[in-house]
Amino acid sequence: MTSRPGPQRIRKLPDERRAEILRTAARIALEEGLERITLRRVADELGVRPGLIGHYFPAADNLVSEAFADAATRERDALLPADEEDRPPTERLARFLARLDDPSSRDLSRLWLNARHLSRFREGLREVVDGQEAVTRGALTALVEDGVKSGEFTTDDALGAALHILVVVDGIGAYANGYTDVGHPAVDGMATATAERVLGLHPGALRGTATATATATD
Amino acid sequence: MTSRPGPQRIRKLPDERRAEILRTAARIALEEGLERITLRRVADELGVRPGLIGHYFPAADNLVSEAFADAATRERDALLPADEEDRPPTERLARFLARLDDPSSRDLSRLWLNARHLSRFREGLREVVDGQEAVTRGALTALVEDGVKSGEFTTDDALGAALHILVVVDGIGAYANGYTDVGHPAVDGMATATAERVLGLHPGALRGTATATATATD
DNA sequence: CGCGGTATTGGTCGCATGGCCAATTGGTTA
DNA sequence: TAACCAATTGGCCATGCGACCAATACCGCG
Repeated sequence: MTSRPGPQRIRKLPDERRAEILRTAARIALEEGLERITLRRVADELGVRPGLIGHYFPAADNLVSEAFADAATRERDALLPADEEDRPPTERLARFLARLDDPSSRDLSRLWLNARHLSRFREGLREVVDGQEAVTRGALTALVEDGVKSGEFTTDDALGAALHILVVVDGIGAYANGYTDVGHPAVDGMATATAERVLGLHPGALRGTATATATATD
Repeated sequence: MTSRPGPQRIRKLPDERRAEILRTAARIALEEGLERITLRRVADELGVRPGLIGHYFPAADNLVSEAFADAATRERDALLPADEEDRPPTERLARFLARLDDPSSRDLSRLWLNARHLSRFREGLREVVDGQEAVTRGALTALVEDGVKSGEFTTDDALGAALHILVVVDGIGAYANGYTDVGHPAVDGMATATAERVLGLHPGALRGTATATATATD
């Protein structure tokens, strides 16, 4: 029981501590919402005093903004992994849409809904949200362009096609806090169907590929 | 100056006072957000004491929920006026989409974004949001069915078509708090283009009609 | 090993919120 | 005109928030 009292305070390198705080805040944002990121809450999770969080983030708003950026970046990387970049665009896009359809991505939809609303009141967050939107848009546009180059996709407006897909994805995500699914089959596969249409693919081209390849590679 | 002191307190009929409170809260919600609805804030606007608001709404959450319902209902009635019900469905739908495109409907998009996010934390609000969604969905579905009956629209799934349009509308609305428009022409007319497509109309069918008829009738 | 810098603590302050309650007063009714 | 009762007031409380700051103690460096 009385092994060694040990230090009452655990002193960490600033960079390490800051990253730790950010990671914790990002997790809270994803699981419970950006409003739940408070100095006291983050401090409790890390077993430190609230003042310490304030020391690393003198303006609490910045903690919220950076936490969102962190969470959004990680989640996007999971949706469009860099280690898939040698795969055919059709497969990458199919996986992207399949992962979005997965119930586990509900948290991500909630987070975006959260951030987009909260950015109404917090200027700093609004800039971050806009930036993250731009990155996602750019990544999807690049994916579309790859597909056009390889002849898999057909469109003369890669950005327009990407925007179209994203509007549908965000539109479906708007219901992420609702009770259940809308229940109508039209909504379930709408993002995939939209992608197939605006990219000149035959219906189902992004559906079979997704599941089949995913199962095969795992 | 010393006309008549008059009563210090203005005593109103409960129904009247309650409606007045609700109307004020709804306006605040639309202009500044649901979070700005506080007992003190509403009381200030009406020139009464905060306790009075608490008297009519013992649980402040209910004030927020009912204010949203009020605002959403009024706005929907403005988008799909009852006094247009004798007009051809194509025209009604064209006007609906045109009004949504109008910058003044940005507040409405913001409100829905607001409510959908906030409903994550407030059970009561979530039910109201779901209900309002159902009403809108029903109204648009009925409009689509009218068009199918009259032969103007072509679809074998009126609800599916309505849902499709609403997903796009909500998707575009997700950016209502962003800095400016996305700037890409694809996004601007996306809702109208989607409606034309899922209802078997020729491109532009909902565009020309909207402006032309609107100008002609005014 | 001891020293110094700074990461960390512990506490306080001001502000805003919702909820609650006894006292008051306005308008209606007898 | 007088009495009644409910609409309205005024004030208080507990809670949770961010910001701030002097004191402390950990840990790396000399």
